[in-house]
Amino acid sequence: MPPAHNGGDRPIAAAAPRGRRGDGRDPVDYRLARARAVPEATVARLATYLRVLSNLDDGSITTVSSEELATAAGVNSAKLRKDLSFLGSYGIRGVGYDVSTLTEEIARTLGLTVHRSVALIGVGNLGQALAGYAGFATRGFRIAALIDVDPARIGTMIRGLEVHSMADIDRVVVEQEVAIAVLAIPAAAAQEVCDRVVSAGVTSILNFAPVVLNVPAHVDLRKVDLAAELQILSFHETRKAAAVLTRAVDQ
Amino acid sequence: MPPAHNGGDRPIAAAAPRGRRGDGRDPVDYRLARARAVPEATVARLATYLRVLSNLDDGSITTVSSEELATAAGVNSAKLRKDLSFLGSYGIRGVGYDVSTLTEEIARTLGLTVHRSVALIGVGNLGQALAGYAGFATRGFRIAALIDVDPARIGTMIRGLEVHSMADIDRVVVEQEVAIAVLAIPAAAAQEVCDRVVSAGVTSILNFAPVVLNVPAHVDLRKVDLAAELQILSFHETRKAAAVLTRAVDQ
DNA sequence: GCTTGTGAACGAGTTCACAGCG
DNA sequence: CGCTGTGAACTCGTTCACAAGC
Repeated sequence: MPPAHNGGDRPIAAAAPRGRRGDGRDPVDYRLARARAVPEATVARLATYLRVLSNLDDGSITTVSSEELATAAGVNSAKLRKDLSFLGSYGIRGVGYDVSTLTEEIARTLGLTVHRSVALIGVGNLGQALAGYAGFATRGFRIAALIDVDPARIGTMIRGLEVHSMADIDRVVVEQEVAIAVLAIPAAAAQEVCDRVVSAGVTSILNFAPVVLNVPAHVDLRKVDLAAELQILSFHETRKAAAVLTRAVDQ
Repeated sequence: MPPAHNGGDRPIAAAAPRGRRGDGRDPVDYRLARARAVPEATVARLATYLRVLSNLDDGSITTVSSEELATAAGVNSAKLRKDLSFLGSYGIRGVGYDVSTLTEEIARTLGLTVHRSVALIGVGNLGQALAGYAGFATRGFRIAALIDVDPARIGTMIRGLEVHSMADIDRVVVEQEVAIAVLAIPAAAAQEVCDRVVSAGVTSILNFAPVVLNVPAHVDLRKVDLAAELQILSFHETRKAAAVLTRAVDQ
């Protein structure tokens, strides 16, 4: 991996298990420390498990087996059990998992028990759609600020939030305690805006611009490349079409 | 993996290398068959390489080394070379890769040399943003049809396209030769719509609804879960905060 | 020389299958 | 007896390091 770049598949080193300390104070949340290092692949699935659990929670079901939860999440049960085992031992043998306990533990692991404010940079088509996306609020995130560079947009209100100038980013990050920024801006502007956002103190970025961003090592970066998703599907379409031709020729 | 479900991490079995055939005809594109099975992880990166190459192509550069291309794509050069080696041997030792040849080979591998029409299902906030996303067109895809279930939207024009009813899906898929559908609809409706789209003949789906979809084995499914992306970043935020606390306590 | 292409070593992630326990 | 939790086997993906070849 090149220096100063975190790709989507960055190596992890999760909440380090602490050794014994001599003093009696306990300023660190031990429930975090107790968890073993959680593999990156597991973290990604925890979000799905949490969503499935919250659907279950509405009903009268108080307990789920790994088999039930795995089926609902679209994975196999061994994988689900291994995933959950990284959080600790919250299942009951012969019974299953308590829905509310498990929900709580996953939410804690994902850091959703604390306040998470998000700054949305870029309020074009995609940005406005993201600003109105209800799924963020229901799953633990508050869009705390909208920012754009277009003078025509600055000062306008979108979904109850005023659009600020990029010059306000430092103040916004501090005042709203923003740790996560979502970039919904053109590719050409993305690296510059990214640098600015990082210097304002943001330490996690979700990038929708189709460009490779370089960030310092302490900043986590994830990307959503919409066209790439279609291209991957296109690859498999080609493969399926070739398989049909191959079969036709073989017989 | 549960039956009849393809997750995002589906096992691959790419364009099967063909054995010798006795007849002289050659109805199958051998350039597809020539490529070895391409790992899923490689396919995902090919889209990035293609994008980076197309930026390079504008200039006067006709050749790139694996080191240059890898840096621009945010991967290391060994990985890039191994990725490209799955397509065949298109590099020149001591020199590098010819930009236009490589662009062509990657595009062919991803199936972008043929016409790819996409149906967009759901023209709410996100759907409209996707309908207007220029990146689809510039990277090989044409949004050929818009569909929604809301009677208020059906018949309206969005970006030059009329919004059709779900009842038109069968006709649209055939007439426009749609193989890929993008679902930008509420979670509650997603499985039903998905089933309908599959029965109309769509064989690849990109799902934006935060729900696990079940599809037949011949259908490829990818998902974009926006809230999950933020939750993954939130996990790492928690880890970083814990690391700071841990260090503070240790010293 | 310099850069590709790749076997081999390594590491991450998944699945198996069963011990451990309620 | 049923279901969790997990070592062990296995598969997939990455990195190393160097032979091959322009």
